Amino acid sequence: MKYNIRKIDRGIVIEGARDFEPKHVFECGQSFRWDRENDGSYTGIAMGKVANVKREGADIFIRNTDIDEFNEIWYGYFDLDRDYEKIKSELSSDDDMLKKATKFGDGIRILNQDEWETLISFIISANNRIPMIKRSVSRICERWGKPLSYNDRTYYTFPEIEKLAGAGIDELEQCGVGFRAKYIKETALMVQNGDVNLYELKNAGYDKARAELIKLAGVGPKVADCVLLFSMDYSEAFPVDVWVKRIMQQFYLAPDVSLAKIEKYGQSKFGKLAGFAQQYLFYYIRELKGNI
DNA sequence: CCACAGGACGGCT
DNA sequence: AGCCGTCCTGTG
Repeated sequence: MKYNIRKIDRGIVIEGARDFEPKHVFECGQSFRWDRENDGSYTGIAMGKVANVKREGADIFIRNTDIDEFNEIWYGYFDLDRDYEKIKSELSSDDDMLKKATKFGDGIRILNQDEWETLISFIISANNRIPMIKRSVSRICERWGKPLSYNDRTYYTFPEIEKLAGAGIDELEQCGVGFRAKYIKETALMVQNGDVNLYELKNAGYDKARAELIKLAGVGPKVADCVLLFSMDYSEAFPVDVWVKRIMQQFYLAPDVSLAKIEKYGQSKFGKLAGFAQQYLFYYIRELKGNI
């Protein structure tokens, strides 16, 4: 997709950016590292950088970057090459639930995040709630990440594989991850040892990549699908959590259908758009707390 | 004090 | 293969 990018003081503007609503991008449960500021902008740490993102009318302001860095990092991270108008219209034709969900979540984009950070973040997400996940990830970064400063505040990058592979279970527990501490340590060791070649899975194909991820400690079907969708560009992934389970059982299938069958159904119904469908549905039902 | 939220795992059938 | 109790850290 073609955009007009304008340089400003210590930042850039994407002029006339469509389908980019920061609130929906950062609060739809795909990333745990972006926080809302008083002015409605979001400051976050990703790909070893700090940035601040704000929408003003049809323009997206990204501060603490420049045009070269935008082209190198943020263009891909924010999935700016993808046509979300087309996705929404394909999903909405002949589907009333997705008509409502895509309208509600208008401006959601699926981020292209780092594989390692996404893997550990979603191991922490198992049987956990978003504020707790954010708190735990933040503590892990403060303890083992590298400091970066922006606007007189210190931010911390997500730690290297070796840092968590060398961490103590007790140190991880102090970050509030509970029973997941041993999974994080074990998975970090497995990735460090090359038992799973994490950074090769993007090109391995969905089935193979998913099977490899599930070998890791604390990674089951749902966590694997989140990693595949949010960091490896597998848009055919259809992660089924409790919210998606509810909406699929209630509106598409039957109340007693298993998680595995819901996933298969989502993938066959939506194909390469399954991940996008899942994200619109998840955000819609969760924001409405199930009152749909 | 108790009920509840939220996926992976391991033991059971 | 499918079911279910347990794991932890909170909030209401």
